[in-house]
Amino acid sequence: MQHLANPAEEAGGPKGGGDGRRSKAQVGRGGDGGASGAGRKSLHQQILEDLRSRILSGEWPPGTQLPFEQDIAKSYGCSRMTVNKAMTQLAAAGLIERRRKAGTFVRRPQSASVIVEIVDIGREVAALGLPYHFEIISREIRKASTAEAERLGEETRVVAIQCRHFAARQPFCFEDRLISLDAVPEAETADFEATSPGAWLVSRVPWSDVEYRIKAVAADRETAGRLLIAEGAPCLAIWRRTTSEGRPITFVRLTYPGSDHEVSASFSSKAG
Amino acid sequence: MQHLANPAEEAGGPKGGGDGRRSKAQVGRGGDGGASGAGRKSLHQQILEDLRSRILSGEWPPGTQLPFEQDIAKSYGCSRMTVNKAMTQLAAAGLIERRRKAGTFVRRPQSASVIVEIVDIGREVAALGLPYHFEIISREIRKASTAEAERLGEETRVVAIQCRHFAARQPFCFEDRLISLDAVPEAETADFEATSPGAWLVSRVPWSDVEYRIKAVAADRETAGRLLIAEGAPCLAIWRRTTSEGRPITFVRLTYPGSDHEVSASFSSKAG
DNA sequence: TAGTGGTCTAGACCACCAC
DNA sequence: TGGTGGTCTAGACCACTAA
Repeated sequence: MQHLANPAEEAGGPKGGGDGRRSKAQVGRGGDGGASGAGRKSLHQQILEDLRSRILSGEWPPGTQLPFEQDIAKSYGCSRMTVNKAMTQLAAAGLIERRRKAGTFVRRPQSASVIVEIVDIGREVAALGLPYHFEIISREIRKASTAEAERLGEETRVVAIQCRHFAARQPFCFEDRLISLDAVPEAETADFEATSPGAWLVSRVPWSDVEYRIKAVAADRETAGRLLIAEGAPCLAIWRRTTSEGRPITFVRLTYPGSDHEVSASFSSKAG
Repeated sequence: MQHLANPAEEAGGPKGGGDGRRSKAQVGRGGDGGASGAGRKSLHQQILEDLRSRILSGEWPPGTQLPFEQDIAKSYGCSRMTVNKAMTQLAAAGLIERRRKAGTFVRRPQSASVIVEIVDIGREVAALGLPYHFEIISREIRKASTAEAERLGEETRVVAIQCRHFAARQPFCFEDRLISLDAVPEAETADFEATSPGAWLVSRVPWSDVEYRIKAVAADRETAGRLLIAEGAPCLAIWRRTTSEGRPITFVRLTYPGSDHEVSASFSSKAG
């Protein structure tokens, strides 16, 4: 009946703690009870961050079973309600999935919104019912230039990749990407011929923050040639910068030809 | 000392309830305790939806003070913790603001993300440090055509407005908008010469869900004339559909000239 | 059927902040 | 300084579901 199939074990003990049992004297302290300034965090928030960090860092990859509420509560020396508050938030954020009786598991990366879904261009093309393939045009490993470092948000060695995505023999998208070797050292040797850089990254760094910049541009000579469109034709240019826990992961420029491509997104102020 | 400056009063009693006191016998029932099928909601979720509905509907406009946790708890016949759970979620979603001692207040509409901020083009232009003005090109009240009803998501009478936004005498954006008179009857007589339709709507319907579609298009002859650009020049076309509590409010097409305009957005899977 | 998460309570102490 | 929200507890019952 062993739970915690994968890691867990020393799930989430208090930062310095041994067995983690908090003395009753500390109970019911309210705020932070002493330490002023930096370390002001409620316990449920601390627990939330601990758990989230393990998920985001990849220490607990998708599918990992988390410890049970009771066990985490024990390891923090707090009540189950406090743990529940943290885990409920993680579930609401979509990081974990909770099933009665079964337990709590790290979820697979989900599209936070429609716009995020186009991370994987292959799936995007497949959704259109068209055959998909891609080709690597160039691949270099080098130190990021000043401009590149600015776009990426970090001075580091990078893998610079250019590739084209096709939908039924027609160029669908031109991709110009930088991957930080500081954050993802495995990218140096990854086989991007087999798996497109975007799809590879998604499987490597499942959780991340994303910033988009979207604009309409006229195709210059080079772009026109790459996408087999007329020079000056309108293109949708998407710049996307991805970070995980504040660390830059990748910066990519996607250029979609003509009026064919469309980005959709939805936002809401829902609180449910 | 009276709180509840505005409405509240009969804050949030149970749906059918009189004074709302729940008998002790119902306490600790867990799930839904009986009614199967449709009415399965936890109490804190019910409270959340009740409060949210009052905010979204405009019954409690921005600035309104909500009843205190204790009072709401009393009116629902539940404990303060249960109310706190609902209000904490509303606060996390940005609908309300909570201050110790002061109480809880409905917040002003905030940009859920950067992309939402361009709802008010005037502010967008002002952010660029340029003088802003706009002109109404046409305004009609009519029944939505089939195509329009589809875009809006509802068959209803609408106000159809076309206008241009300027940044320092230069056309900045062409706007083609439909407003549902079913959802916003006041739009029939509103003075859109004084306040642009977008800004007027934001003040009228502060909270809403938004869907975007963004694409690059070549300017047709008409658009080129409106924006004073060359025919065939690339434009960023943004279609935006706004709903509030599921009801269509407005549908707008914004066309921005050339490569000048840029949409930015950010997403994250954060759980904090 | 047993075990897990979902929910709720009736109190409690505390920090913060308006008054 | 008093009142409000923020947090936490030590239970409890229930629903759901995997075993």
